Amino acid sequence: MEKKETSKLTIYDVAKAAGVSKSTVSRYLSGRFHEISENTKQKIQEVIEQLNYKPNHMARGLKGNKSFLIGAIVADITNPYTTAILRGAEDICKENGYALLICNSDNNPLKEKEYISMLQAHQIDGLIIQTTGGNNQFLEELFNDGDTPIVLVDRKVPELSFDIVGIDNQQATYRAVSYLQSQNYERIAWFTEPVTGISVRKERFHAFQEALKLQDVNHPSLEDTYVADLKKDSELERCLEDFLGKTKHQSRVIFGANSVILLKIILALQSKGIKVPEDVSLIGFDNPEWASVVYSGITTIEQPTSQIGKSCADLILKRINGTPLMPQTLSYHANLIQRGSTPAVNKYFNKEE
Amino acid sequence: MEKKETSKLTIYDVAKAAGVSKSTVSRYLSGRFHEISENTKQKIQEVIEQLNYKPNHMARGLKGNKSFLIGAIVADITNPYTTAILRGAEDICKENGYALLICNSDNNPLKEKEYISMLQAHQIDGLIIQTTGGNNQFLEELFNDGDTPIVLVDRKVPELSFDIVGIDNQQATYRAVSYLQSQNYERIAWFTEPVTGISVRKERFHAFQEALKLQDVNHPSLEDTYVADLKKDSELERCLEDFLGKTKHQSRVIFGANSVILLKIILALQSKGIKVPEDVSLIGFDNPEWASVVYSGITTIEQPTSQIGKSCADLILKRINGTPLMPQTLSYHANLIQRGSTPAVNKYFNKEE
DNA sequence: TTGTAAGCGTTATCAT
DNA sequence: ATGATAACGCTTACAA
Repeated sequence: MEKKETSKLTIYDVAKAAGVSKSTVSRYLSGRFHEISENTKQKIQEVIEQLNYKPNHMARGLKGNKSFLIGAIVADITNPYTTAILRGAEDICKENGYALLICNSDNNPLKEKEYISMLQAHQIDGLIIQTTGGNNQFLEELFNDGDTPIVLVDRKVPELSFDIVGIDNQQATYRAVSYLQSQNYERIAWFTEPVTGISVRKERFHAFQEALKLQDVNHPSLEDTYVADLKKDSELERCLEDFLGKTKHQSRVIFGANSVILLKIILALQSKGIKVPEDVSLIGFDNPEWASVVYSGITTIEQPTSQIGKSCADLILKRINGTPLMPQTLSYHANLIQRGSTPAVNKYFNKEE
Repeated sequence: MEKKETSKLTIYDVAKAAGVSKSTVSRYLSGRFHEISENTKQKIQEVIEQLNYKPNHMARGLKGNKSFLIGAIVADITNPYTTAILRGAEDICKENGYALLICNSDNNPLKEKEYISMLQAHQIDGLIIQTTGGNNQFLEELFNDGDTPIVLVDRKVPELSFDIVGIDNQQATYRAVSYLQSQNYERIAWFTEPVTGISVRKERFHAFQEALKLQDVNHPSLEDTYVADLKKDSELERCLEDFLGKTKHQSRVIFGANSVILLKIILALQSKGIKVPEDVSLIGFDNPEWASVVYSGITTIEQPTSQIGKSCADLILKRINGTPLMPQTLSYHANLIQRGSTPAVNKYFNKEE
């Protein structure tokens, strides 16, 4: 009996309190002030303020077919690279009154699919997705049937005509390889997680191989590419042993295809007591916060993550607002940050045990 | 003319195609299978499958007063500690059909307030918040008027009776200090960001001071506490200089009150060429992924982040489902991970320049 | 077991 | 300048 009735405040309550009709309040809410008198405007404003009334997004959305929700499906929200992007996107969304529904696919196409469905049910107005590549069909459906703009971050899917925002992986990889060669390394090893259709990994992997081929006969062996599934226990260790074993007397550098594998490499090297850069040099993609602080700094390829996120949100919002725009790919240039992990080696270097 | 009409699929389309009424389809959707015949159930299932129909959450929510949305306001989505928690929460939410609306307050009460309003408008069914502490009034309103369950993560607000999930900061700090003393350090310096009402910082700060007082007369000076605003350029540097300057001949350790300041400390030490642990030892809260890899490893206090996130979500969901539950505080115990940055020092240590 | 109809909180169309 | 009223897609009494 005494329980305070917590019945939700509606536009009707405001109307009643202000002595006008729902329609008038609605006009106020939609900012169509020229359709109402200054007096009633004031009155409504007061009442809203006093009652602390907040329009119901669901009702609004139902009517107007708009949720003010933008979905974001990422592979791993725990990855600093990812969160930096989300941060950028979030800022822009907030400025424009949109909220971000963030989902974690875990690189699992099944989970990704479930999230696509869920977001669809939530009537998202747009989707930013770092896709596993395993749900192209569903994405197309969402895009066509649902009329929902989609932008792919980071990972491209050539078959789809969605907007794409990321970096130019080829350029970045070439740049890094050429830098390493200018430092006179004899052997460059590429360490990557399984490529399995993930475009970034593919692009970087191929770019690496191409970059080597472009060089003269002295170029490092193409066998210096290692695919390690980090979920399998000692796979990475075996790769490291193989590479380090067969290059004992050469100047050598390990190239980590992203910051996740880079960290694992470092852990493995440390547990083996292998020194960087004395025993082996190191370079990696992404520029995690710790890169400057491990060893004498690790040379990395930095992406403009925040800008990538902002651009994603910008694109989505433009499309939502109906700005006419050709489908487009936005590739930012990455930036090589030289640090202590890749010192120049003497051209006639010959390592003694 | 040729343009495919992308009119949204509704429950009515399904009903028509299945030759039944909306209500029957609705029954199917709500899983009330005992109220419909096996035949129609099959039929509806087929149609839904074939049409790829997804019920509209906004319409459902409008009627049922439920959004299946849970808000999460965090201070910094870029902080690994935070994302680990979100990850845990997200898993649980997903399992239960809820989506997470993640917002970044940037430790700014104003932004926080805006997000609270926004989430309120979105009719969230629950809120997980790492609060700045500056919007208690609005949180109470949301809780009372909106009938929305709230759980505070990480940061407590004693005035509010919301559920709280975090770690026992006092216990963790005591444990760490006593460990440092057992390693025979003469001076322990506390480095924190401005405390400004953020409970975690307050708790740890006080616990540190208390822990020292508990010790005998030999305890380190209470002046070894430094508050550095990381936004101000050289403030941290000055603190470091002060501490290192006045303890030149003593065994000493720096205690970073969280992983953000810990990283900044490391950067500053490196730029000054100060060695860890040779010149100064180091310990810090949180256990970022890089802690094991910097220097010979950094001693840290690890929190069960994923579990914290899961517990938040669990609590919120229970409250949403009306499970009767006393307001409660869940404090997990943190775990001290000893690494190379805090070696034991000889009791009669006397440092020579 | 199934259908009819009212209603959730808005916006938009049409009167006035 | 303002007010009725229908509609958005769904759920839920209530009827049949």
